[in-house]
Amino acid sequence: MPPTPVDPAQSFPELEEQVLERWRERDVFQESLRRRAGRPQWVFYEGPPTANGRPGAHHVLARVFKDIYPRYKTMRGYYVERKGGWDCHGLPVEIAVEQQLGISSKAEIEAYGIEAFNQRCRESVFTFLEDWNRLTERIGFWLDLDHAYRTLDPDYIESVWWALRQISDKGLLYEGHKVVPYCPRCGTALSSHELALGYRDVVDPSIYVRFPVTQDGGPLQAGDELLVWTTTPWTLVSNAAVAVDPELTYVRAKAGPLERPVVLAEALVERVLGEDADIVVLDRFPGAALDGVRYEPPFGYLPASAYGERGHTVLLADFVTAEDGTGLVHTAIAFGEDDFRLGQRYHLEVVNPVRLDGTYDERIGPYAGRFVKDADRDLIADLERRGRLLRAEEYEHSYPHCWRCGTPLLYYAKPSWYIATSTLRDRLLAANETVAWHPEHIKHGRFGDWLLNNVDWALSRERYWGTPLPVWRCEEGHTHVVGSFDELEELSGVRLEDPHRPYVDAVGFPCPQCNLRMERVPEVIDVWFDSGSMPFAQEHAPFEHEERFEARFPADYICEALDQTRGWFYSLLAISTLLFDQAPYRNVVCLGLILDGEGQKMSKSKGNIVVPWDVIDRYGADAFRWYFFTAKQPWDGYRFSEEAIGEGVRLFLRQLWSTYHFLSLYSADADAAAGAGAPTELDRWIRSRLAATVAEVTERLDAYDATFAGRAVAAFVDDLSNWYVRRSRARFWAGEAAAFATLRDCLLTVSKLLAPFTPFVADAIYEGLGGPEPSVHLEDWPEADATARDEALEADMAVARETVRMGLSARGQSKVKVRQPLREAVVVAAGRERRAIEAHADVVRDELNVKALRFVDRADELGSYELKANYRTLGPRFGPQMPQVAAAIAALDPAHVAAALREGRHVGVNVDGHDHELGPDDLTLALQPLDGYQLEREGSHAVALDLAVDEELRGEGLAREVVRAVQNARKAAGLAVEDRIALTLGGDAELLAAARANEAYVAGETLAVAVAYDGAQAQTASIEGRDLHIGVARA
RNA sequence: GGGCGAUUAGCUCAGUCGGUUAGAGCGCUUCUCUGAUAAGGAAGAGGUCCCAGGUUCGAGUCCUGGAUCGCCCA
Repeated sequence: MPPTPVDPAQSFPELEEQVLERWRERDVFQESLRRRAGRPQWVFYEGPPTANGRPGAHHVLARVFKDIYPRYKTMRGYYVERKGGWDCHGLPVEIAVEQQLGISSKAEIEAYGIEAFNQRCRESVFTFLEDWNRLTERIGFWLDLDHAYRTLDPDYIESVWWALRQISDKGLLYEGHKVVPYCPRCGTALSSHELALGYRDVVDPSIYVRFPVTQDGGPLQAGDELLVWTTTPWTLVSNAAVAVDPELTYVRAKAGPLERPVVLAEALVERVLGEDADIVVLDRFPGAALDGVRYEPPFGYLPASAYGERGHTVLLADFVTAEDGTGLVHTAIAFGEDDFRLGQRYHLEVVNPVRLDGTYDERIGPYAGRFVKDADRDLIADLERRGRLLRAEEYEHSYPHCWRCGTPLLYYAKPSWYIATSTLRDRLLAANETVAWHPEHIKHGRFGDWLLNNVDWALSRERYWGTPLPVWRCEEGHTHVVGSFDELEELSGVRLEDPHRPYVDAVGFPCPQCNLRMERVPEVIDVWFDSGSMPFAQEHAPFEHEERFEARFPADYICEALDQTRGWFYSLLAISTLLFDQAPYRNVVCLGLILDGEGQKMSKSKGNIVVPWDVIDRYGADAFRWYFFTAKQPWDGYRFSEEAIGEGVRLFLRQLWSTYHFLSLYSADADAAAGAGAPTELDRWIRSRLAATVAEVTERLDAYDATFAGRAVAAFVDDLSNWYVRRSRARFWAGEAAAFATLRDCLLTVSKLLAPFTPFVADAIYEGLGGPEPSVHLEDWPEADATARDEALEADMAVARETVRMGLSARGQSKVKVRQPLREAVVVAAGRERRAIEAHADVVRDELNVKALRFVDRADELGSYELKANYRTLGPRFGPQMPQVAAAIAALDPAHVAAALREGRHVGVNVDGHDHELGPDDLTLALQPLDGYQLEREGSHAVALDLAVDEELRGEGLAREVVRAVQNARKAAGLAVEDRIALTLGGDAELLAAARANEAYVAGETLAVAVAYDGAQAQTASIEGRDLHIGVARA
């Protein structure tokens, strides 16, 4: 071992910088790949982030989990490529550029020029690339950033086109007219998974409007009023009809303050009209009776004829409920999915008086040009003025907003391109069955549920910066989907250098069917289709590297935050199922959210964002990583706390480092004294614990459970530090080779176990211990040494430690400090327990500072037994008879039973006239201490202390006080631990007498080569109120 | 309104197949140990296991309903 001095107060952030430097010098990441070349692959897919924002704490979380399993699998012998990736397209990028340019509409973008705009998008995508790269390296995420795939590259886009062509060839790409969530600010429709990203709680108006009936008919008379509820007053201007449930019971009723009879669902009368409104029900009838009733619309801007025959009439529908509202539902064909379907059924015309920018068009008179959501208040006032309003309230509900710009979405009937994923629902579900989700409940819960309710993928976006939709169309309406750049060149004679808009827009060709010129449709595609195509697009498959793609599909492992259920997890699965009919990943780890210390969501506006660099600079990347890995199961989310990170450093990393420092402190002596000493029980014990730990960590990591794997390492390090080293110190002072070898082996193995978790400190320790490879990350994962495992020994040690714990507790109760030796400890234990304690008697004696252990089998002299039933064994046997059994056991004589069990006999009890035999496992014997003894018990096992202190013991106790005082003096004098001294003592006569009587002990403990008693005055310590003068001089 | 998850000590979290006295760490108080450690050990204080029913000889654990929080959907 090289005698590298280990700084016990090492700064971890500084250490990590040194390790990073060494990794660079030795090219460790690449070397770790080279060494596994040709081995079986274990495939990781990087879900591409967008580098146009700074990385935050949640990115660190994702990145360290993306790192740990690839590192582990590499050590297990797999070849684990880690190709980086960047998501480059989409609205977020466009919005950032719009902000730079100070513009905010599509018209302004087009005025600015699509070419120039897209050029700026291209530049903006990688604004924070350096930040991302720096952070990625600094937190030890090994990722190939030099060969990262980028969704804006022509090769990538060509693969995406290929995928769309495949989907089109299967007849699954279509243009449809549907009501879609639409962002009027961004001017584009959103897919359902984008929709999922933007729900917010908002307060909207909730109004009850009166629609006067215009003709007598059925149960109603002209002048009766239909009561209609809506939370979107802005859609009332294009009210087309009113929907009712044909089965539901409605009433025509008169309520106190209202002049006219009103119509609404019977179940909602009191809720709508008020409980004390003096209601008189004039008539009851099913909703079907209202079919065809004509009414006067709330606003007259659009005539009934605009909608066709059934305009402004009551229609029968299947989506009306009596849960809220009035049971009569306002229907505006263009602004709701249910409305749209109903309109189709009754052949109503789609009338949409709202422009694409979300303002009313000229048909809506005074409101023309106003943003619809802003008109709510005035429309309500207008209704009120005209006596059409029954009541206006506010209503809090969650409503979808644009996930990037925050504008409330409008539901809008629009033409859009779709992929018919819903026809593949069974295949999606089947693919999902093959995936191991972590946590497991995602599979049939959140994600499975989502697949079950799958709707067609709204693919097109009426935007600029994205993969162009490769669909060309002629005037006859024929369409052609282009699947490669070669094909486009063949058709058009144009070879595109950059396939983005606007260049691609200029390319046309004759229609293969009718020879008319085909032009590309204007849309680009959903960015989620880009990232979901990465399994093949990152390789430019199938145009190139097809065999590489096939060898790397599907992925063994992906990891992203939970919100990707509707994002990347879905788009990957959907595209893979569409193209290859199989899942693109085998194991998924879903990460939860990071909240701040108060449980609040982190947001820029609250100013509670955690800046990763602050944590790294203060505690280090390993500390950050360790926190994420071990604080809790990652999918449960985190309440981020700097204190918790600090605690991890103090209690784990520092403890580990200190153990390593301890080894280095004495290793120089070890070389000199090599060969001395055979392995002890303690050596065998810690090696057994090590083997158990290796097995457990391996098992947990195989199960993608980093949390319990890490905690198992921590438990081992605690045993190593607080029991093995603590109990073995004297052997290290003596330079016993077996002790050094054991500790070194343990730390070396720990460094390997920790390599995936805390790659920096693991490598520093490995290097410091003289590990054979240039880095721990080039090592093989340790094998659990089955021959080292000795479970009996581990159990025995646990009993011995328990005995120590009880003895110390008895000490604490008796107020006799441990420094004062006592004559004996009486240990009550029999059988296995007794043998275990006897085997480790020296340890127990030493820890308790007693001269001897005396064993007694029976506790009669120390206390009486208490006998209890063991429900765990007896419960299943006796079931409902348990109360009687427990009573019968309570009636037994405990001393008798104790004696019988000691002799291995069974005990008989009679329950309900039947005799039963009870064995030792069925009964628990506990000791009940008698007065006057200091006794601690645990089950049948107890420790009592003989508290008598005679002259000799008293002298030894004082000698030990003297030693402690001298040690303090040594430290104060700045001596090194191995320095020999000349010791001079003076002061209180009794202290000096005690020291003299135990001089060999005092000298040995303090490394004094000579002891003099001539009253030196160098330092003075106080022991039990007496002065001790101490002089230490290096000998 | 529906789905999924969570709720255990002041804080952060364990708690296996249902077993009768629910644990750990941190923090606090007192004591103690110390040739590595900002460490270790002992004691004390600190609990309505979210609530209410139910199943069972027995429920933190299983079932039903509800509350609160988070996420997702409508």
